[in-house]
Amino acid sequence: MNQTDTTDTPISMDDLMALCKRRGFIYQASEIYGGINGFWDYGPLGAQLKRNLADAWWNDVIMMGCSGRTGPNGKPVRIVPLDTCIIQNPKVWEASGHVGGFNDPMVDCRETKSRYRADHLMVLREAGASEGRGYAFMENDEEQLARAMKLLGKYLRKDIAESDVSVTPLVSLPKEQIADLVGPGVKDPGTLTEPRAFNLMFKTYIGATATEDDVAYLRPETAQGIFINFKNVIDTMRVRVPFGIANIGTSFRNEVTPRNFTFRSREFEQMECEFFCHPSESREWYEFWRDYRMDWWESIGLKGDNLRLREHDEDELAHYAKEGAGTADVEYRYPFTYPDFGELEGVADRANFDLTSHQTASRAKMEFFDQERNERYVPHCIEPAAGLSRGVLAVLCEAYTPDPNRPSKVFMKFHPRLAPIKAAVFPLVNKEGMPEIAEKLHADLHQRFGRRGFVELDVKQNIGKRYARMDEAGTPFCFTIDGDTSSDHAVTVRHRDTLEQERIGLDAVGEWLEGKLGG
RNA sequence: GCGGGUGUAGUUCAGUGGUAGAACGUCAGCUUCCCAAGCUGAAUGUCGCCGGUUCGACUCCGGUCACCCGCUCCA
Repeated sequence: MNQTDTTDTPISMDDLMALCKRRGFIYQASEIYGGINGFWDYGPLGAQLKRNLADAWWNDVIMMGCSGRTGPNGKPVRIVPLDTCIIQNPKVWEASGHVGGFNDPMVDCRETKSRYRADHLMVLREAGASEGRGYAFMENDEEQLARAMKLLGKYLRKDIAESDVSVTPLVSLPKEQIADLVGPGVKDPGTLTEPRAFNLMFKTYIGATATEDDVAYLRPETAQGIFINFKNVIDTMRVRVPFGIANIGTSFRNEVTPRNFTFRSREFEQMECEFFCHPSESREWYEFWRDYRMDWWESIGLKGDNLRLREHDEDELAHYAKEGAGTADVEYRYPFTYPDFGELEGVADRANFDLTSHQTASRAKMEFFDQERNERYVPHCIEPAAGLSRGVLAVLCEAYTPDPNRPSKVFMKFHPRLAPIKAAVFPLVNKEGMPEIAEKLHADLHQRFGRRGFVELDVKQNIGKRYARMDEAGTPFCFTIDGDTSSDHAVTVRHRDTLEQERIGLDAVGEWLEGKLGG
């Protein structure tokens, strides 16, 4: 059992955020101007950490085809990369359903301060009544319905049965009737606002004139860029179904309430893949991706009780997920969701919803002619959509390990592959030839590993302080040159997680580190 | 968007109607042969921002921004 498994209280987000600031992982965006809600900047170590995570995904998923796994068809998995624009023709978002879906009208209650999705509110009235007093309740909420029945009976001064009432959607009522409604949990009418749209897509204007004709949207997901290029990729890359197209990119959502550090930001990065397959094979590919993605997150360090795979219930399937098809979330138990879990990645069987929508809207053929089957069809699609920003956050949360027995009181237990600082080189004392050996070793290691992360050289202050700094930065290994090095040509390796030390040859350090870093 | 809370050096926090401190960290020097030790010295804040009251505000009032908690939302 490792330390994570025995954790029964979450770490403090305040402490984690303080460390992120202190050590240069994440800063509040526009901090010197008072900040800006929902945006975060990555500092030097955070930027490298994020890049390492993105590289791990890019290399494993795309270049190595699911880490070299064999697909359910017994063959290697083929994935090609793509990089598409943040701004696309607005018709893309109409076809994808985002313009509609992102404009959900909401109703606020002035009394209870609650907010409801207008299309989820139902109105209970006396049968046959088309106006006057009504009682609003959330659909499928038995408790609210029972209360509404009781209040309506009281208002009408009679016992009522189900046959005495009618239920109509709130959105079907004329606006002026909203004032006659009694909201959930309220006694008197008039507390509900008219339905108002909250657009979650950032709007902008193309060209300098900025009229409504020039409206465009910042993408709320990278997936649509893949779907609209499906035909291009098919026509130019000699790919055959089954295959996947994947990309990493920034997306924007004008969240009502950005919260929980970087978890719900207005600007964030995604790592998405759309994997196309024959409709008859979608189930097995779904299961393949679901399991692979879970394993992948474990492989980069999110092990133990804080990570889980959760299949969705039927009633929470998204609009694009086909009946009975799979949708699963890889979830992480963030400190702010504890003891619950929050989304890290969604794996969904989207059937042919997206390609068909774009085919209908654009009239471009989204079909694939399958030589082997001698069949023409619109492929089904399995979508593993991961949050890069959320991945970084989960990695930070998982790495944060309090340890009262060490000087820093806390260390960041990054997987060596993700650690922004790969190694540090210290002369035990800053004299007697040690600094010179340290400089040489540092130069060698930097030459060899500098593309993967920082290699630090630190000669100042006592060795304890230097180790402590590296603990907070999450450096997995420190190499220390001491008085014996010049004669025995060996250095001491200090392991971050165990504090253990071992002696290895000066010339063997590069190979040794290569074997530890992974990736 | 609503309600509550918070906002002082990099971090964690004191503080008083008369223009600011501690600890730790950071930096420099000495010391130091393995875990923030010791000694000496240094830098750092228009006390979130704007406005008002006042002879004078970090301290009172208003607004605003940001963060935290709850509600809502998260396709």
